[in-house]
Amino acid sequence: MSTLKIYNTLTKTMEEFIPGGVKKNRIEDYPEVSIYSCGPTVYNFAHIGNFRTFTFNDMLRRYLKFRGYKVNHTLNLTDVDDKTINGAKAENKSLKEYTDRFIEFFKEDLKTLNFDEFEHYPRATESIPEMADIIDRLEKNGFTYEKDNSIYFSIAKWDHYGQLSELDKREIQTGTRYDTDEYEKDDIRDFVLWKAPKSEDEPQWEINQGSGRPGWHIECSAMIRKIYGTTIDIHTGGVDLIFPHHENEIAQSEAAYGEKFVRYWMHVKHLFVEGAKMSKSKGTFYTIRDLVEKGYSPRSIRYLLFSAHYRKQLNFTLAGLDSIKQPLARIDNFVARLKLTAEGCSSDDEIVSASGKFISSFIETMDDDLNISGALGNLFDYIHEINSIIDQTGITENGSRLVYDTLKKADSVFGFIFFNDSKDTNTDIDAERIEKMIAERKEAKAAKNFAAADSIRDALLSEGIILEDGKDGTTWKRK
RNA sequence: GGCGUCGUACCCAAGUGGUAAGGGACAGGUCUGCAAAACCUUUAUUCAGCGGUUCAAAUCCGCUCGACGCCUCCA
Repeated sequence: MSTLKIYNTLTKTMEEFIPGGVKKNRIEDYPEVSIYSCGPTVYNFAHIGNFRTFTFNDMLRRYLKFRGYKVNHTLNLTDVDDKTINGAKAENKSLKEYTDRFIEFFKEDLKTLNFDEFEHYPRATESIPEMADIIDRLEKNGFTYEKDNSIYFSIAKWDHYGQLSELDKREIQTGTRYDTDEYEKDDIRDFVLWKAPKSEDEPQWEINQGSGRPGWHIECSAMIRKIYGTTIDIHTGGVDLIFPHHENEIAQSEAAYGEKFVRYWMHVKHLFVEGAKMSKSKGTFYTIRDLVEKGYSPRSIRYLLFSAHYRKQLNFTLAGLDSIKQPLARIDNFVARLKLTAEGCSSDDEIVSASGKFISSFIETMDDDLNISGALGNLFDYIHEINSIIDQTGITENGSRLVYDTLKKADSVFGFIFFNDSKDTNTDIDAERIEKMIAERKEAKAAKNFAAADSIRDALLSEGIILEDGKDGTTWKRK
C-alpha cells in the first residue's frame, strides 16, 4: 500500500505525510491531524476563486478521513480588517452585525457546494486574548518595537525570516514604492502586530500595549495557538498568502513560542475565469449565487472546481460548466443502471476484482499529492469496466450492491456522485398528468398510430419534458 | 530588475526517463416504429519551437518563443 505524499511549500519538495512528526506503522496509530486553513474575509460574498481554495480544503480533509486519519480542521473567518470596518461603517452597523450576515451567507454557500462540516470556524475577534499573549511574549523576547502607538515585528531580529518565500534569494527591485501604509515602520518589510486606532469610533480592544486592533497576520497565529496549543500538521491557503501573510505567521509564532509552527504548508494556485484573471469590469467576478442564478447547478460547480490539480491554474469557464452536465449525467445513468439490472447472471468475481482494483488505484493516485484528475480517470475507467460487464453478462444484485457501495466510498471524497441537488426536487410539474400522457402514447404506439404517439411526445417537449423510451418503459425528465 | 510556475488532440486535463490516462465534442456501431437517451468502438507516430545528454525524453540539460504568479493586507 502506498503512503500519502504531499508537496510542502516550506521545503519545496514532495514529502511523505507524517502527522505529529513521528512515523507509525498504521494510519490508525497517528494522532489527530491538525489542519488550519485561511478562510474568507467576511465583508462580502465569497467568489468562485475563494471557493477553489476552499474546495481544495474540503477535498483534503475528506481524503484524509477516507484514508483513515482522524481530522481536526479549522477554517478561520476574518471579521476585523479595513474592509469589514469600512463596510460596517457604510451601512451604519456594528462590526458584529455586519460580519454575522456574511458569515451566514458563507456557510450557506459551503452547504450549497456540499462541503463537509469543518470542526472549527473561529472568528478573529474571538481570539484577542491569544493575540495579546503572542504580543506580550514577542515583546519580552525583544522582537517588537512601538511607533505611533502601533506595535511592529522587527524581522531584523529574527534570523529565520524568509524560509517559506525564499526571501534570501530575492533582490528588492530598486525604485519600487514598497509600502504605502499609513503606519510608519523601521524596515519596509517589518509588519504590524497591533494597530493603533485611526479614529475613536473604530472598533478597538485593550491589551497591555494599549488600545487598538489586530494586524492582519496575528489572528491566524492566535487561533492556531488557541485551538491546537502547539505545532500543527498542515496549514493551507491560496498562493498569494505565501508572502507576506504566512511568512509573517511563522515569524511571530516561532519567535513567540520557540517551537515549530507548521509541518506542512500547502498552497492552492489561483483560478482564471474565461482565460483571464477574474475581473469585476469584465463581469467574471462570480459568486456561487451568481452562477446558481444563471442556472448552473452547484453540483457542476463543485465538479469543475474539483477537477484540476490544486497546484495548477484552473481555467473556470461557463462553457466548461455546461459541458460538465455530460459526465454527471453519465454517472447518474450508471447509478440508475445498477438499480435496473439487479437480476443478471454474471459471476460476482469480475465485479469484486474491478471494484478492488478501482479503490486501490484511486488510493495510489490520490496519495500522490491529491492527484484528483488522475482519480477521476480511475472513476471513469471503473464505470466503463462495470458497464462492459453489465452489457456482456448482466450483474447480480450482490454485484450491484458492491458497485454501489464502492461508489459511495469514493464519493466520501468526491462529494458529487450522490449529490442532493435541491433544484430538481421543488418541481411544479404535474407528474400525474405526464404519466397519463405517457400511458396514452403507449397505447397509440401499440396500435401503430405513430403520428399520435409523436404528437404527444412533441407536446410534452414543448413544455420542456423529454421522453425516453427504454427497455423497461418510458421515463421522462426536464430539459 | 529579482525569485518562480506553466505551455500535452477541437476544448478541459493526467502522465515527470521506458514508448501518450480520463472527460467533453466529433465519427461509426448496438438498441429503437422513428427519435432521444444509454451503452460499445474509434480518435495525438506525438507532448510550444530548436539543439543536446541517453540504448531510450512529453519527462533531464541549454537556448528561443508564448502565458502567468510573487516581490503592494488579493484565495
